[in-house]
Amino acid sequence: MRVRFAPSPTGALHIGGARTALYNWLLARGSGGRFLLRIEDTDRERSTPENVEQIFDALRWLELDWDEEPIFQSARGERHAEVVQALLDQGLAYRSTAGQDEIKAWHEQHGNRGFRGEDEGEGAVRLRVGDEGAAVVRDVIRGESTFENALQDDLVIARADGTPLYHLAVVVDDHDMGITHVVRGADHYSNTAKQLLILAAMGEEPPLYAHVPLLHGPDGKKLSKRHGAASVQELRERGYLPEAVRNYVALLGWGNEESQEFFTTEELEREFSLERVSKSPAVFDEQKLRHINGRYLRELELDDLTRRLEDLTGREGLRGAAEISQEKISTLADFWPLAGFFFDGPLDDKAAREKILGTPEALDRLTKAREALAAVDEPWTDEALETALQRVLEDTGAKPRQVYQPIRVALAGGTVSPGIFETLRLLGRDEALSRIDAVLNRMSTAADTA
RNA sequence: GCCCCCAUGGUCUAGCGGUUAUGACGCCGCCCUUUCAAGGCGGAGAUCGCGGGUUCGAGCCCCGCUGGGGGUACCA
Repeated sequence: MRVRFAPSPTGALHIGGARTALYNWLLARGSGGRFLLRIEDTDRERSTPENVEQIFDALRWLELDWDEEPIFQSARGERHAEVVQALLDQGLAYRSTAGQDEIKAWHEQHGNRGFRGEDEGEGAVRLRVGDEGAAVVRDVIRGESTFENALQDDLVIARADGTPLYHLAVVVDDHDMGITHVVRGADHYSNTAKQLLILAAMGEEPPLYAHVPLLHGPDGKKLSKRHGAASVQELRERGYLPEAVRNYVALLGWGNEESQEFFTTEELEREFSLERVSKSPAVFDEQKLRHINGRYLRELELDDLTRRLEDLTGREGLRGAAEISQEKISTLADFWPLAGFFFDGPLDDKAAREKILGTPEALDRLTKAREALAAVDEPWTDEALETALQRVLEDTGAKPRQVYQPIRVALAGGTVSPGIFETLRLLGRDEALSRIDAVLNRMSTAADTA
């Protein structure tokens, strides 16, 4: 089995594209076949080295490795020209200057019958489509459908300047690469009939097709940039893990009988089958991705998590904070808002200060807590801290949150943080006490002036 | 306009002629609890898009309709 992923070089790897890439990759791995990559660049404008590199990069991030060097169409102009010339020579194609206006005029006269042009010896190259017969698309996912030739316009396969159009190019490239299974987005479904026509003219047999349904946004429309994270690059920036993205994306439009939701790559390779891919479009649900991501994130080894957090934030020395934040975050991006105060100082959350520290009672408890903490002899451990604060609770008769929240706001600046004992410990005695003192000062002068 | 496809709770999904219609996300409640999460338990939420058939029996089969999507370029 030989499969390929052939994105157009737009720079961003769309989530839908990532899914078809994954399906192709799983197919190849599961069958011991080959996964090939090809950039479909019949549109020269978009095919910049930067765009191409970005796609490769996204694929690498997902750990979808491919065989061989990718083939660039632009380097293969002769091959396409050769096929076009052969078709011309055999009278299966002709040159015509007819454009959209002529086609429109034709349909006004001939109704639905496909456009049939004259050989003018110049202009774009059109394939002759007979009025007899039909192209039957056989699709592993969606079954069989028939497209009447009579309704099909003679299709353009090369521009007047001789450069190939997409339909010609894919067909030739797939054939030359020996592709056996073409797995791609359903937006190519209707066009498959055209490609079948080209293949037939070339006298070649079609590969097996599988068109995977498109991904939609919450509004039911095709998923695009305006739906938020629509590309794997964006997902990466938002702190999602590649393995979680893979798991989620595999599940979008595919499920097994057990309704299993977490898969290792090995399980996916073994169990994935095109036959079970859903026929209907799925809606990308970032909340579910978050959930899956959280599960993967919590299972990460601490060193691994730390490395990934450091890569994303560009900071170092995150291990301690990572350790106490791991169970509270769902994405890597959740880390900094939760634990950034360790490194950048307390947040300036006025509302939190007023709500938690706005009363004399709260300041009093914080003062007592400060004293208890100052009395903690080394070692400054979670246990020692808990014991000390436990005593404050007993002495004041206050509820835990009435004592812990003021401390939290003093240390973090806001109302959320990792566990309070862990936070105190990680900050260290001096830093913790000085942050508490700073808040105490600030609040009392505020009270004096008020 | 024409061609093709699709249709199970808000979302993803199981189902393959006989089920109290599966599981998950999300939502709500309770438990746990030092905040927020995580975790545990429970709950609400689907006349299986609608209407006709076929059948003793239809989410599953057939027809029509509606809705949605895709295609219809000298775009990919």
